[in-house]
Amino acid sequence: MKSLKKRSLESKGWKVGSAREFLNLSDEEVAYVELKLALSKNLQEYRREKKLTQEELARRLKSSQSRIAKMEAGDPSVSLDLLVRSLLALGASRKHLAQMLS
Amino acid sequence: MKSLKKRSLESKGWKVGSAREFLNLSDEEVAYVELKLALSKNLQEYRREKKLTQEELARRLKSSQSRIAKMEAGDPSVSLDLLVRSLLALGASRKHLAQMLS
DNA sequence: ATATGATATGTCATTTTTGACATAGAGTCA
DNA sequence: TGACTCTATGTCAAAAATGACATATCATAT
Repeated sequence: MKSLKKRSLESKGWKVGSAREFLNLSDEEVAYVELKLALSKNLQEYRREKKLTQEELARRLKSSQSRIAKMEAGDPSVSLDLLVRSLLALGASRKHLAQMLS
Repeated sequence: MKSLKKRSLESKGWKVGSAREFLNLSDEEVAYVELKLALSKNLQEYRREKKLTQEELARRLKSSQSRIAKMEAGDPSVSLDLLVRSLLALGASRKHLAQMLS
């Protein structure tokens, strides 16, 4: 694992395999976190494209503005589930999601 | 929404927008569920390709055999997070995940 | 300057997801 | 037959994610 990337993730509050379990699963953990961050980024772009405020999107999802903000900020407390459901609520298709990944 | 598809999802124990909220958000909900089911399917194939038992995969993930079984069965109690982490643990790349979606 | 609208951040009780466990089915082999 | 391996299914306490709320920050317009 690249120390640099790890450092940058930790700075956002993520726990990236802390010191002792520094091998094996770490790569997958990092891939997972990066995947979520990629979706976060796309979520914000998507929402702005649609000219929606966080509050409006929250209402559609029956969620809350603060949760949307945390999602877009890449907060570790938000699940992939919510990210994906948000993107779908914004009209993203599975094809779109696929493009965000690759 | 196609009644047929809805019926088939409900039969697996999924709650697909029950009767009154039969419009609007339903499509996204269905897309979300189908997405999970697609990953479930791929998970089982992937695991078998790798010649791993559910228990072995569970150990890698620090999860349990029963959870893996539920994932592969498309049980509504499992999150996208766990599905994706499982696929990553099996060596799937983001590109692979993308292909599963599109 | 200050009011207004959007976004960020922290906290917390409630809900959902989790791993663990028990146990049941289903297949194979001696 | 029974022993063995793998998978399915149900339950539940513990852990994680959630929406709601308060409040802070940051523009930008008046």
